[in-house]
Amino acid sequence: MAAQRGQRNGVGVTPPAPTAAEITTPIPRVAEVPAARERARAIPEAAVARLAVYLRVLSGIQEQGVGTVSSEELAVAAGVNSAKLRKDLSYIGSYGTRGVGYEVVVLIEEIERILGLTRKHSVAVVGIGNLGHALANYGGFPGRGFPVTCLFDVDPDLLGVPVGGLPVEHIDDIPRICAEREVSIGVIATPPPAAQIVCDRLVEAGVACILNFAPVVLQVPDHVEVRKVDLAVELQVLSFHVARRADSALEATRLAAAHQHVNGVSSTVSGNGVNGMVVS
Amino acid sequence: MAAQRGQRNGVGVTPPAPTAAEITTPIPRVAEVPAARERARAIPEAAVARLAVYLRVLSGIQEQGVGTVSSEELAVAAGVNSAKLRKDLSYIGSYGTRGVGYEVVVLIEEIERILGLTRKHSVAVVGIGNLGHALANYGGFPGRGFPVTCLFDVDPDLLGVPVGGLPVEHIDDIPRICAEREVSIGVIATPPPAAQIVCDRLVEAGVACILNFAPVVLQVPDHVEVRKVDLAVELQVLSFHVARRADSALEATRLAAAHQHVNGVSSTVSGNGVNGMVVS
DNA sequence: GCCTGTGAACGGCTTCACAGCG
DNA sequence: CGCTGTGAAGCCGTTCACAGGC
Repeated sequence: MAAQRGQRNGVGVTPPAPTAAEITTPIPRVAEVPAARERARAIPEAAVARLAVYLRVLSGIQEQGVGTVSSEELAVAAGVNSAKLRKDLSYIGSYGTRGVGYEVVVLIEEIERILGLTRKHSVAVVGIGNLGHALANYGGFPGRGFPVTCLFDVDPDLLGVPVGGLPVEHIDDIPRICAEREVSIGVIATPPPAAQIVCDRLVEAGVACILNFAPVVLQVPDHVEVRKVDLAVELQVLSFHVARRADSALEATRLAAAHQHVNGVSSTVSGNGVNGMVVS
Repeated sequence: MAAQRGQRNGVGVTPPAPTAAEITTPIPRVAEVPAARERARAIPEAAVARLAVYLRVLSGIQEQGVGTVSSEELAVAAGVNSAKLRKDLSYIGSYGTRGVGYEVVVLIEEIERILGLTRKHSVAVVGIGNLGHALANYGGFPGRGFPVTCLFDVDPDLLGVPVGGLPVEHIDDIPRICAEREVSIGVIATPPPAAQIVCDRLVEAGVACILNFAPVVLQVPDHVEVRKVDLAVELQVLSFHVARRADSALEATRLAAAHQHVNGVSSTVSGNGVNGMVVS
């Protein structure tokens, strides 16, 4: 999840007064901030993430030589329903043709524009361990547009060694090098203890967007955007579902026993015979 | 019930998976399903992910020898506000003491129980490229409880070669081996084209939870839970924020010019100075 | 007095359903 | 007639604020 700071996306120019949840002070509930001053630009974060997915799907479609898609087709390919997809697209404008669909090329262009993919975003990877290596070797990162321009670590054995074509530099040089190369996105792949320190240096260097792979909750100033990828959390959420599944399997058995019959639900061993449907 | 793939923002967005059966079938929109039959067990997915974070923070606190924490303390350390934290904890029961706080040990136990961390979850990693290597070498995965028990790939040069202590097996053996070793979580780290195929085999083997690193929207039956980690999407969302920031910077300039003055809001990028007292 | 636990208010994302246009 | 675009309704998670126990 991410975006720790609740703050809605609004990169509000002014530091949103309320801020500081401070310490549960009762606070007299200040008047009402009219807000909504936002220049219409209010795309929900969830929609932004999906736009990136649509973009990828569209690229695939384009490569197949298809020129037009309907919201339904695109939606299925992207794994969402068409209403949501249309709503998402409506946030960026009206580029479809009623009765026909969307021109693939046009959509791709517009989404890229909104996502800011027309500029290059220089990326710095910090922490060249297993994961860092993997990231550095992606070379150019997903679909280009995100060139990795510097690598950092502290391990003396790594310093100067080229990984994926780039030499590893010392994290003490983060401020200087990142500023020089105008890094706009910092990727943290260090061990937990180093993450906050590295983060601080990146921020110091003017990096305002951070992708954090370290299992740590980073503290950053308001203007910095952090997204995190937390393997442990992902696994634990899945674990939760496994447990849940086991529970409902029991319950299902109980129910089945109670109802006595139930049609042909074969209860093959491995089978999680369930086979849902159910829908609540 | 079918856990619905909520769409959690950040990382783990779970794709809706349109199941074959589905596909545009008009479906008569049956009356109203009373739903809510659920055995009270209705923890929002977002809360589950946060519980995993609390758990990690609690471990850290425990190691420091602290025995009790207040919701405020825990909340700050976890980067959320205390109200949300208390609400989250309330989903799993009432284990706090009014006027005092929570006993660290108790909370850890309860969260682990809810997340199903009391059992071991055998993990299979498919696709032993850069990322797969990194994953395999995590050895035991985050905080143990998630032992990696098999590795798969198709590359002849890799087959049989031990990575992180385990031999790489051919993906054709996924069904057999995964069933044998009772794999409950499959991790897909293959190139995009192979992802769906691999996914199908995992499902065939009875794996009901999948963590997908491939930039592809997987189609799975309803009973399978998929979480995805999509690097490209993460970067593009950050890119969006960079662009946004640039826009509002312009606007800010404009506004500043208009308003002529504006107090001390230093606009220096590096400026930070802050020192994040935690995310509001 | 302090902190937890929680009903209720709130806000934002999703879904619906239909008007509008090719 | 088909499909887009969108106001409105619905739903769900977050935030509030306070009752309740220590």
